[in-house]
Amino acid sequence: MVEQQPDDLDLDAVFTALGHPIRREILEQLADGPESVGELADPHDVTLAAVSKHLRVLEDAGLLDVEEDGRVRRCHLDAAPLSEAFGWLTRYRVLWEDRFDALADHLENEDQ
Amino acid sequence: MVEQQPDDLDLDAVFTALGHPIRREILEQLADGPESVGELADPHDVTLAAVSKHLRVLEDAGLLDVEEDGRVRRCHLDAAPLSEAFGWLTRYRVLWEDRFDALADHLENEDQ
DNA sequence: TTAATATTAAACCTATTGGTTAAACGAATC
DNA sequence: GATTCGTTTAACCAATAGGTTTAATATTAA
Repeated sequence: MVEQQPDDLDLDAVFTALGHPIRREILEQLADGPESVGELADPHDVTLAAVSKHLRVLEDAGLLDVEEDGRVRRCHLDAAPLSEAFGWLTRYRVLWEDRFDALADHLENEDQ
Repeated sequence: MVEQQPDDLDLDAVFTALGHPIRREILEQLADGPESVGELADPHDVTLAAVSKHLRVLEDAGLLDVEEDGRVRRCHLDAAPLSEAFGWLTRYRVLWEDRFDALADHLENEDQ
């Protein structure tokens, strides 16, 4: 029987959040430090409203902390939920390392 | 500027595939060895047709190899695309593992 | 040859996603 | 007090997702 994990909902939200390129790019932006909504939206070729929606998705996944600062909403990355996703993937790591040793090594070394 | 990765499409497909609990459960089933579509569908509380659609999503993400065996389609897990997802997450690992290390890492890479 | 089996495809439905534009709203500035 | 600024909300739209039921297909068994 297939087992249901207790934090399945988190994983749904986190993996789904990671499934859109703009949201991954936003996380990359935030890895360099907090940014306002406007700063986050700037490099993307969609409206501010669209980015605002993406931020909501990231917030619901627990990946985003928002610090209210007057009329500015300053967004901080909360990487903790990523560790759950990482943990899930880790259980499969041996499966691709066995068969694709070279690739796995490559990915590891690439990460300086 | 936010950079577009060359395998972004793969990452979209892989993370999106992982975003549904039934699809993650199917991958867990396959981690124990190949199974037919019917065997995969059995423990899930949706129709066979629904599972068939989930399998298509996994196949499109490159996570599934199908071996035709008469009228049976035997599904094998191909974990390789998971390593890409793992690789993406790995770049954020320091952010949840150790905030001081994260800061140091950031400062180091800032110069180049 | 007929019937059962394994699976997909088609048609359909509802809800969600990802985008838009325009309006709203609170905070800051003039 | 009026206006600008940063951001969200509302209303809308087309496309996709995730499910169903029923029909179709191909293979195996009777």
